[in-house]
Amino acid sequence: MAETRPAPRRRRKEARPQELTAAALSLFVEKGFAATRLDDIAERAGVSKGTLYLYFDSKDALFKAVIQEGIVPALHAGEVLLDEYDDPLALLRAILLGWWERIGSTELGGIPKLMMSEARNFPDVAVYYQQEVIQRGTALLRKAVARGIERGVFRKVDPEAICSVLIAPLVYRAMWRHSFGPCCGQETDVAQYLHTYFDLVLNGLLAPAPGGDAQ
Amino acid sequence: MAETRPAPRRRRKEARPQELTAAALSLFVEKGFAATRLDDIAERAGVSKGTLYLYFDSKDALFKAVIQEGIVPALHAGEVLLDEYDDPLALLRAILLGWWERIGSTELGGIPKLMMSEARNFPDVAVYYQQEVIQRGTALLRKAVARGIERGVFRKVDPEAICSVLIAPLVYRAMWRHSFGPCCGQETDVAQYLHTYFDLVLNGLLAPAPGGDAQ
DNA sequence: TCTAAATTACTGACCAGTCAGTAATTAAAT
DNA sequence: ATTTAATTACTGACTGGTCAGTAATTTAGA
Repeated sequence: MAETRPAPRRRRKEARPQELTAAALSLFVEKGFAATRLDDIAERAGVSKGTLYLYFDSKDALFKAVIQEGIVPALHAGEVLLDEYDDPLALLRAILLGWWERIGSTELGGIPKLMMSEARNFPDVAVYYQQEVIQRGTALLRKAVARGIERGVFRKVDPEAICSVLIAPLVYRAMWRHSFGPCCGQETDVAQYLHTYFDLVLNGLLAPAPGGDAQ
Repeated sequence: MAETRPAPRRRRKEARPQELTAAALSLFVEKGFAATRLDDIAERAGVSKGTLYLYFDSKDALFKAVIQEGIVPALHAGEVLLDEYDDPLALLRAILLGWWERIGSTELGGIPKLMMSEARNFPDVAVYYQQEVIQRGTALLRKAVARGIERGVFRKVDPEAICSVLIAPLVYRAMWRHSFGPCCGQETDVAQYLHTYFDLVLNGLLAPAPGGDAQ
């Protein structure tokens, strides 16, 4: 009988917090906050439950850490695009596609699902998230849209409302991946979905003609 | 000291199941399945916890009942629209607006949020929901889109993918109402949102010109 | 060594589910 | 009608298991 190795029991003060929040994120997204046990998080991270309490005061504190360190860093990447692109159409495309590639298609894509599920159980985190993530992301999108309208490239639409409408299909798809996706077989092809999405919204947004009104 | 009335203790065998699932739905949507106590559901419905077990075998069974009786009836309403409308544009509008008015804007609008949150904890319910609600709803939308493409009213787009893209902004908004909505102050005006939404997607979907290509 | 990191064993609150009993309703008997 | 018996809807105290959080102990590294 080969006995199971007792435990390596490494000490790695620096890397731990990341490993713990990563493990917590994936389990919170999968099962929800209340249904996730700290023992499971610890096991996935390769430590014992007690170790969790060396780095986080409580399960709630762990939740907050997951949300905070998850998304905020990814926003910088979007904001620099405003200066990188001049053409409003290319800019908008880059922002939306960037969101998908950096967040939606990664593990981070579970955060919107998690945050939506738990917003009313953690009102303070929800407010934080709404201000630091949603409003900031919306502001970014709004600038891109406004620039397009100013230059006559986009039709005149309500900039505030359009932002939600634009991001919704991407968030929706990301949430799907973390809910029905694993249960209900075949997801449609991502590339096809993105293509159809951009085709619809950009076509719906573009002013009818480049110069004045003729084709 | 006027003593508190002990309890009316009404007996209403017929109405109970509805009252219980209604109470359960609103609490499940608010707190999530795991974080909702049966005592709270019972209290909101004006009965004791024991009564719950006269009508449902378990907390899980109650969840399933909430989902099943919640949405399925509302689908019929959509399916009859296929025959009521001939014009594809009006049909599509009626379907999407109908979804908002019958589901999205009502208490039922919490079900997508609930189902997304709990899909991976209830794979069998998720499969049921996916087949009986999502696929059925998608099929309905697809027919409307296909009719529009056939008649040259809509541009040629992938019918499968477009359905998700079309419904996403409505579902997203409904989920918002039940998550961030109560926490984070001002929601933008619904009418304005719907107007902008229809403006974008219908404009994005319409073929460039009625007859051939000229404006 | 000796300190810090991690584990293990433990506690107590909480909650799904149970069940003996009570109140309301109906039916039967006078 | 009015009491009595039988039935049915409902209650709430109780139990057993679970799990967040803690305290005692062990192990790794300087």
